[in-house]
Amino acid sequence: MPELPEVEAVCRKLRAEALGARIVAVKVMRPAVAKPQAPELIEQSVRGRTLRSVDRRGKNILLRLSGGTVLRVHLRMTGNLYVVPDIRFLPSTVRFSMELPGQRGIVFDDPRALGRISCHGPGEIEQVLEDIGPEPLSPAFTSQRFIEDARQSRLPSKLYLMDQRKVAGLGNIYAAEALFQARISPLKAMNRISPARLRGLHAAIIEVLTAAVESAVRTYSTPGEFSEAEEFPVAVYGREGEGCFACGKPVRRIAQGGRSTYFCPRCQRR
DNA sequence: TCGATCCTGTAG
DNA sequence: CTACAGGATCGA
Repeated sequence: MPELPEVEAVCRKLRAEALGARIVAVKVMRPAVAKPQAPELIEQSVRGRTLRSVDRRGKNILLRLSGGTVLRVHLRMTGNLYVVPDIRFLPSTVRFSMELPGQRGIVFDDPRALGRISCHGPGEIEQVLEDIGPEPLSPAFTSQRFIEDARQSRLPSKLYLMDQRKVAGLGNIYAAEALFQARISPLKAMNRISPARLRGLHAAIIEVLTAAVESAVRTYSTPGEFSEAEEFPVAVYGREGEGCFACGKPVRRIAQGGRSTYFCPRCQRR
């Protein structure tokens, strides 16, 4: 269940293990994950190519292949992308697989099958990603730009942070954590937050994500499933009813945009 | 802009 | 059984 830090960890591991490998066979077990593209299109454009590089844009994983083809993988809620030593034995939750030499394989494993893959020709991928906001861990993500953009929106801060067009890669956990660290209510409209607090939020986003990437990379470099929620020091997420680490008041859970938002009603006032 | 929807698993 | 899950898109 990945946000930017977990997706980043997946990318790094993939780079370490599969860069330069030739993809000798491709199989789409669940055609829905390729929608609206045909499984045959994916199989045809990926088979026989070499994995040249692995990039991340927000929560999108970009597998750049020889010949300029780009395979985009989005893990959504429960997806995972990893290398297996023997492609003959796969969990039933694998929706897409690419066989490498020596029986190894790269697999897209997704129990809920909400994740998506898509194939793009050279120069096509930019268009697909054009609506995604700035990378929060890149120099392009300046506090000036963040504050300027924030002024344009009346969205509640939590929904704003989760909007991939505004900032790339934040999800339900780290949006909540950044808001807690910046002491901003998740309900407060972005354009009504003071520049000083926005500067604090900008810094909090970078801090939280940087720490979470480290944690995710560490956790994910050992075999097994994701478990960053246990590793990363969560202040509010999933802690409904438990005491706030700063003031002791019970953390509250509310619904925003159909998702749960956790926050401290005292530390994060409107 | 909001709710329904896509899927499956797990916890209560 | 119901509620909920670290996401995003679509139609009303």
